[in-house]
Amino acid sequence: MPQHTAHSHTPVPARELIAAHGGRVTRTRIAVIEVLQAASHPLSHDEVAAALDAGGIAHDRVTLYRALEWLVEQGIARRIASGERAWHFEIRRGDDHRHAHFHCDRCGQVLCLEDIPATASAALPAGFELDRAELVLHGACADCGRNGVGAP
Amino acid sequence: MPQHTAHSHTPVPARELIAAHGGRVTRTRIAVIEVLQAASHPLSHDEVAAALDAGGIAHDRVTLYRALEWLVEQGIARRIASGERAWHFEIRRGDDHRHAHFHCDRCGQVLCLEDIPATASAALPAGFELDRAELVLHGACADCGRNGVGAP
DNA sequence: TATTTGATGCAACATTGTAGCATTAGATGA
DNA sequence: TCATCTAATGCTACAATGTTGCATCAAATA
Repeated sequence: MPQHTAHSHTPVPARELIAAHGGRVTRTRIAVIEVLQAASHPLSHDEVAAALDAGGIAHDRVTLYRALEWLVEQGIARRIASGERAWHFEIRRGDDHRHAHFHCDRCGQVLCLEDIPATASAALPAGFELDRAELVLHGACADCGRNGVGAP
Repeated sequence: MPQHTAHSHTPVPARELIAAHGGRVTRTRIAVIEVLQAASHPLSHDEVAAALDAGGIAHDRVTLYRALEWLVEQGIARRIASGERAWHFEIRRGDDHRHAHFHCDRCGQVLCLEDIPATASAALPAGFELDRAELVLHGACADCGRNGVGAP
């Protein structure tokens, strides 16, 4: 299995995830979680919105931002700075660990690189406190590649 | 010397750098390069603008964006996604290599971690082309630290 | 010094995300 | 089931960061 596809194990039901964190189980939250769980890669706000539209789930732009923010606060999802301006969001799974991401500079997609850990190879200077490391590789994805869309 | 301070060797004169890349030697470009060369850490557009103001150098917001963009295109500067919304810019030096950066989640500053290379620890899946790796560590800088400003 | 064209400066616009606040609807207990 | 409480929602506005178009200016060159 290619390392950038979705995990195959059964996801935790959205309603349970939400309730376990003491949040109200609402239409938008359920749908957002399900969209992220079904996604094979981290999605931008816009991509989530499109998925909700496709699923016929009405939603407000601001509410969606707030739902995503809440998921991140609760540790249910994680926010990734792709290098473009918009955040991308991925659901955290049981066997989760911090991994690198790949940003395709041609099509803009963000993919997970489960096999590549996001860690620093050396210690920080004295006085610094490390919270987390974010590693983003840039280039062209397999779909865009040399022969692909938008190649120069 | 702490690893996040500016390099001490004499910088290439701005006019030469610009001319060497076939660009026109203009007030804004010279000033921007000098500001970046003098900076001890990557600066945001806003920080560059403030430095120009402080130096009494008139400048337009858009022109500054374009000057920075040109420097990056020419390989004179490098653009860093700090994890916040605004880009940060650092000048490339002779002995330059891709290093990690540190983003202080309290004060928002971006610092260079010259000793920590930005590289992937494993190969990409087949078909992927790597252009560059960006490694950003997040946490609290020495100034903010446990005892510092805004500590919880 | 005149000419050419890259760079600038301005206005308008685009994208992405936030704040305030009245209203709605989950959760809870009677 | 119904009433109640308040977390979420859904508006409208606004903020931050960047981009586009285009007329004008000035750096390089002859």
